[in-house]
Amino acid sequence: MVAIRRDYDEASYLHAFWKNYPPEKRGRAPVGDQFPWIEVGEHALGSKVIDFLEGYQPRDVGLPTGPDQRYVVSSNDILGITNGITASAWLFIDIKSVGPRDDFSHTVMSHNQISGDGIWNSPAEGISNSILTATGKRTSHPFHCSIPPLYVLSDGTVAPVIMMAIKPVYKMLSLQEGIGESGQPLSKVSLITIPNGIPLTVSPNYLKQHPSLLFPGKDDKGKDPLKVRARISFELLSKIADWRVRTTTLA
Amino acid sequence: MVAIRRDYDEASYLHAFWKNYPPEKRGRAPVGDQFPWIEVGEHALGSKVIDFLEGYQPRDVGLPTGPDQRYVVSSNDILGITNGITASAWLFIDIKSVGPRDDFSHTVMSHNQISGDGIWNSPAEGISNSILTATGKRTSHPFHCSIPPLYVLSDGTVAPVIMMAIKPVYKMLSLQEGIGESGQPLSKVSLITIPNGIPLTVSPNYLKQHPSLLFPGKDDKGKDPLKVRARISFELLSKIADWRVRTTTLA
DNA sequence: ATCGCCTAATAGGCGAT
DNA sequence: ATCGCCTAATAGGCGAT
Repeated sequence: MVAIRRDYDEASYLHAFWKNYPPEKRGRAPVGDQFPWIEVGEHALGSKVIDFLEGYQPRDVGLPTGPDQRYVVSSNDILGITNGITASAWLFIDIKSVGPRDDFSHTVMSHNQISGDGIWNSPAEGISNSILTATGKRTSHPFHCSIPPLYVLSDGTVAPVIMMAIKPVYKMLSLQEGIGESGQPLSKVSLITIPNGIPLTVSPNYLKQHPSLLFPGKDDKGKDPLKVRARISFELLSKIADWRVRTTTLA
Repeated sequence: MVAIRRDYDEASYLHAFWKNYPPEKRGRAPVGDQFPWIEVGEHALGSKVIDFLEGYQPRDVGLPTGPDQRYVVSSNDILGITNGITASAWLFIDIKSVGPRDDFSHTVMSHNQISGDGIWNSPAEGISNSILTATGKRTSHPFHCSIPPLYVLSDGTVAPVIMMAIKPVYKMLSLQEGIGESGQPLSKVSLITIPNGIPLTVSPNYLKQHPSLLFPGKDDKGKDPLKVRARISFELLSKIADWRVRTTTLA
């Protein structure tokens, strides 16, 4: 965590090196006091994921779609946890940065970032997933999650998908030279573990128990319904199991 | 290279797992026989970059803009190469995938992927770069490279920028079940080393020696001139030094 | 051969109601 | 409090000339 924070906060320190070419303000009505900080989180946190996978033989196997980070991991631990079914898993991890004005207890997931039930009627058809519903208080919409619950690799490795999100939240401070916090330093990080498609939608079917676990996302209404994102509720994830939402707030 | 190829080609093998949710055809007039393969290269090759940096203490320091992969590396080797000036460098690396119909001896670089001369008149102004020209045979355009030639980190580390591109080229074969190549397997990989902003534009000023080292990019004419990309010529890079373009063709 | 037309996918800030 | 309006940045396939 020390190294993460150091590398994250360095981006603000380096302001003089990018201030004349900053990422442009975007979205509906930017206030103008914020810098898009997506890459800072993806790099300072994202590239450290692999450090935690020592001993798990991480392999970044090719796939044309999916989240930021993905590693096939293998270990005897996994063989134990799965009661001998498989020694591997495919860790799917996305970094989801937000600032203080967008720090709600949810995050937005694309259809390529959630696994489903994985229906496979015939080899020729390939795998598809049942369509889910993002259930809101005022409205609802279909959610076409596109990731299978597990993959079988060419070498026979059976890799169930484990979907995680890492959510750094940054502060917005004034930029000042010299010592101490300034710019957009790291404030806290949440580690979110989202149920795999089978527990999510088949058994125990968490989505049935908690229909608004997925709720309407951030896309505009004109977006292709097949690609519409959904928000996932941290409160409901915690209710399913408290370890699914872990937050570290920095001193 | 064996591991890279294996992880790259696995994407085609896994076709049944993504065929119902493929990345959509895009661009001007897609023929329809190709799958966008960007992520395959970024993962199967990109995540292996760090494996080559063992012993160089790679640090993925935060920055709001820049290329795919970036690592501050440190080693006594570097201290030797730079005649004792610094023991560090900031490796900037982009993966630039193309298929057989777009396999030309150049690649397209954004303004956030080329370093410049780094003018710094006063601390308050920050660093900026002289505007370059992408010189074509029929036309030319300004290129506002945005990366400084070097960074000075908060701990005093002086890190000159080393800009590289890794260019995987895939084949387009029919998708067939079972053994052997199918889908979009890796065909060759080029490793491109682009001069840092100082040699590029100050001394020896390669761009002056070879004005069309940078030539017009792929953006439409309406694009903000500050953000317009440029192509970089592999022929001219080779002329500067043959080690700047290294290609491995797979058997 | 040159160069730029053209669009998918990602992302999250922040307003409208 | 809910939800969706809104836009930057990346990327490279492939046509037009």
